[in-house]
Amino acid sequence: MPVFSSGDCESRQALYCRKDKSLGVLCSNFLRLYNKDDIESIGLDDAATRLGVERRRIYDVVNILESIGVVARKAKNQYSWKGFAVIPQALEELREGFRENFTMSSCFNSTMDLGGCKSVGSSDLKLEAQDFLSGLAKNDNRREKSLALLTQNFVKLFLCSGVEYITLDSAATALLGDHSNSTAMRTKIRRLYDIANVFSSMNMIEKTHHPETRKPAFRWLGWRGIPVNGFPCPTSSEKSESRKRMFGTELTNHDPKRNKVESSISWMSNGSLKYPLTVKQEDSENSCDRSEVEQFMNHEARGYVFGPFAPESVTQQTVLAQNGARQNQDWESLAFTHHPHYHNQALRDLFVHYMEAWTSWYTEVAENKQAQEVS
DNA sequence: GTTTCCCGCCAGGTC
DNA sequence: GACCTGGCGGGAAAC
Repeated sequence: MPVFSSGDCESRQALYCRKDKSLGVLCSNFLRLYNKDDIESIGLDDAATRLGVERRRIYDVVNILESIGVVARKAKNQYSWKGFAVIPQALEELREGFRENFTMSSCFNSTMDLGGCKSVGSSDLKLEAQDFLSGLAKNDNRREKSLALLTQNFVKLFLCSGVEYITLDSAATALLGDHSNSTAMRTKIRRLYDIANVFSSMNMIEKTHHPETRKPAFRWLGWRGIPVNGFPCPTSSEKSESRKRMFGTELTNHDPKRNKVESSISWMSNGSLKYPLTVKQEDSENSCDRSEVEQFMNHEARGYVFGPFAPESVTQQTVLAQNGARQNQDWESLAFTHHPHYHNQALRDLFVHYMEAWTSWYTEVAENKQAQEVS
């Protein structure tokens, strides 16, 4: 017998309710069931029985949780519970993995000349970055198409691109590399919905709408710790908006227009692109109550040392402080002149961000070189 | 009409 | 060969 009863659809008892069956609700129930100190081992059959679902569904949840380290496979049919504490480290590893891959891909080596400064955002850079992205997705074997890997790549898109809003079709395009294959696109989007529902149930992303296109999009919230009652702490906007989704419910077809709820997150606009004020920034919008934060401070993904893909707000501040506004402005105009204009939003956002990261990095290196020459 | 995503088939992998 | 794992896409609920 299932250990958890339905939520939203209780009033419509005895009728089939799709929401009760959603992966997000299942994930919430799964986490409630196993997020305990004395849990060491998770049997898939046991989980399926206790949650009242088919084993097949447990695989989906477990694979996604495994990709961010919450559970780890022990043996056939057996997983070990690692807990939420490992999430920040797992996210950091994903970020680092992206950075290493990108560095190793020789992208910068082949296209950037420190002395002569080949044009930022050149077609070379565009092609190399495209290679990297398609490399994420072009492998055809089973492992490469796994839900776990797709989950990690989806997270990387958020962590490493600096893009705040990602639509699932643009994510699918970026991860698939070939948007002309409509069947593959549809399949990829279905899986991304699965992943998004699980992450939504953990409050790691939220469903909203892209401010410009108004298309349904997801916004990265990051991991904000688990308060005492076992539920991720809500943002201040969530606290003030009781209609918003809570842990244990899902975001299925959540529409701000219909619900008259708009994200209260601040924006930093730069031309056509918008970036978060940084997800890890400790502002009133994105942080938990201090008491809650302190309890989980050790698990928070704070204090990142941003690499070449640091959010714009970080890189720009650094450059401005070090070199003054003028040089930065020059780089921006150069980058704008040369940046590739993609129809695909995710790719466009990524490449624009690469250019800005490169601008920041080059400026820093040039300054160091100048300092060395002086000394 | 579009978006969302449950459901279960079935093929590949493991024991 | 039996069972486990999980990719995949049909098709229906939700909007």
